[in-house]
Amino acid sequence: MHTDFARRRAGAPVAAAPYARVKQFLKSELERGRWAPGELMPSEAELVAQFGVSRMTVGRALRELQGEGLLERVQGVGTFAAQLHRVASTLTIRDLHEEIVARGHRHEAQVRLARAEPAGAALAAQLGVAEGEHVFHSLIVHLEDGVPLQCEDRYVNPAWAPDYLNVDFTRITPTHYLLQVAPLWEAQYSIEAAAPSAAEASLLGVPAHEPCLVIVRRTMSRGVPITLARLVHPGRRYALQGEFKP
Amino acid sequence: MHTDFARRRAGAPVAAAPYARVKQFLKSELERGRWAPGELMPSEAELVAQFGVSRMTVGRALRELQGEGLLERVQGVGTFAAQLHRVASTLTIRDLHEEIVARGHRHEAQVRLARAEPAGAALAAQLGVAEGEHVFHSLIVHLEDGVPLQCEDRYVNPAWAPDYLNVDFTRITPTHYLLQVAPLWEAQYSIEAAAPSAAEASLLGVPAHEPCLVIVRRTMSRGVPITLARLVHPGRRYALQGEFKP
DNA sequence: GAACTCTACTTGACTAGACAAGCTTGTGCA
DNA sequence: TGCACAAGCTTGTCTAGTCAAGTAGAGTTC
Repeated sequence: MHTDFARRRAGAPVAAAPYARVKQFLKSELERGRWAPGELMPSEAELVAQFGVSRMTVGRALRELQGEGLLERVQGVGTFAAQLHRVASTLTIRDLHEEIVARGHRHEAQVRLARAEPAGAALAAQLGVAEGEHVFHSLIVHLEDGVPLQCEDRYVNPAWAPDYLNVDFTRITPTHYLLQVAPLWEAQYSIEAAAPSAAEASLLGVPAHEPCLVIVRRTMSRGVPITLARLVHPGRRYALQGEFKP
Repeated sequence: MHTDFARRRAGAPVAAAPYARVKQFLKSELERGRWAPGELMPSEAELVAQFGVSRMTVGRALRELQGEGLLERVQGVGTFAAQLHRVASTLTIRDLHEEIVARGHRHEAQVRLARAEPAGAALAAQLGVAEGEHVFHSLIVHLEDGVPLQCEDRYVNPAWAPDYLNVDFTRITPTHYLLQVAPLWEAQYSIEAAAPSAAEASLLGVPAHEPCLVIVRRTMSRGVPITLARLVHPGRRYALQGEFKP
């Protein structure tokens, strides 16, 4: 009754939950530089007294801030302001189709290759199959409003996606299909700048010396390799963007 | 008394905390595909009954999994397996000096420029200063074991780092110094492949058409722009690597 | 002085119960 | 038929207390 009124009085902003208030307080004080990196911060007991909330509530605020990398906690010792040297952001890898559609553009895929091939030694090792065993290989050029945006060269472990070659990749992207077959549970990626191969340059319709953003991604599910992809984007047409927000 | 024995019997692994057990159970069942993306998962009450723990404990497990993006919760409705289309990884931007030293190599910095300059219109807008006002400009080439690895072209808002030009950048990287002055609280970045400018190519000692990985980063603290940096890396010598781990 | 123990303080984790708030559904009334 | 309302589910959050486990420092013993 009372809280209702206090929280939702007309025009007044909804009061934040107590744990959020504690969290916000610590966040803004950290921002103000009240505690230097590595310095001891208030203990849970002190915050309990200061805010008049229970220890669980303070604990939740601290735990979440720890998860965000803003502070470090040591059992038996205390809570310390974090060294902010390695702040991390989330790099989201989205399905290219979604990305293009989200921009309000038209996505089109040209399937240049979709077949089974015997795997060489290096590829076999990466995909966890025996050398010479057949794996699926697809080569697809993705276009945004008719302009080539990505050349997707992909090898797939047939044990995990036996129907891979029957999928119509002009309608469903391999990424989307593979996520349906096996949830994406682990991936390693490498992002670098490189010149495209002659074939890639031709497929993308760019000069041979055009700098390209190359993403090599190996995806595994339950520890088993699913697919190995090389995604080549013309540097002029594609950029990875994002932001940090601690 | 009892838990001690059960948990730390010689050789036996330490039993996980109850919230961690619930979390692990849900994680592995999600992995097995027990719930398709978007499908309704067990309610808190069901998990409470199944594991014989309190609702707070189950709630913590679910909340953390939600934070990891593995499931979605809707008040009044239930818990759902997440659409895994946009799995995210953490892209850590580390201090280049740390990165090089961690590889066991030698870091060296050549300061090519460090001065105050009047800001043009575009730059002034990005740094939040008036057009024509002086801003600090540094141009540093970073070498790993004597080989140029990064060309760092940086503009700094003098209001936030008045001593910037007095820092010895052969000893402390600008990133490191600026983190000391103002904790990194927000940053926007763009990663793309491009050819270096003629000056950059010469500084890096690479051919003019060498593909380079270019990171443009704008850092802000408390909503105020601190610095704008353009980091150019020869594609052959530098790659961003990372991994996803839901 | 060195080694030990005891105490006080810290974080880590959990429980049982409570109230709030949001959604769905079914019931009964007009 | 259409609508209002209440019941019954869900998640969101909080409290007050408990026990466990790790650390640091003071004091004690040898």
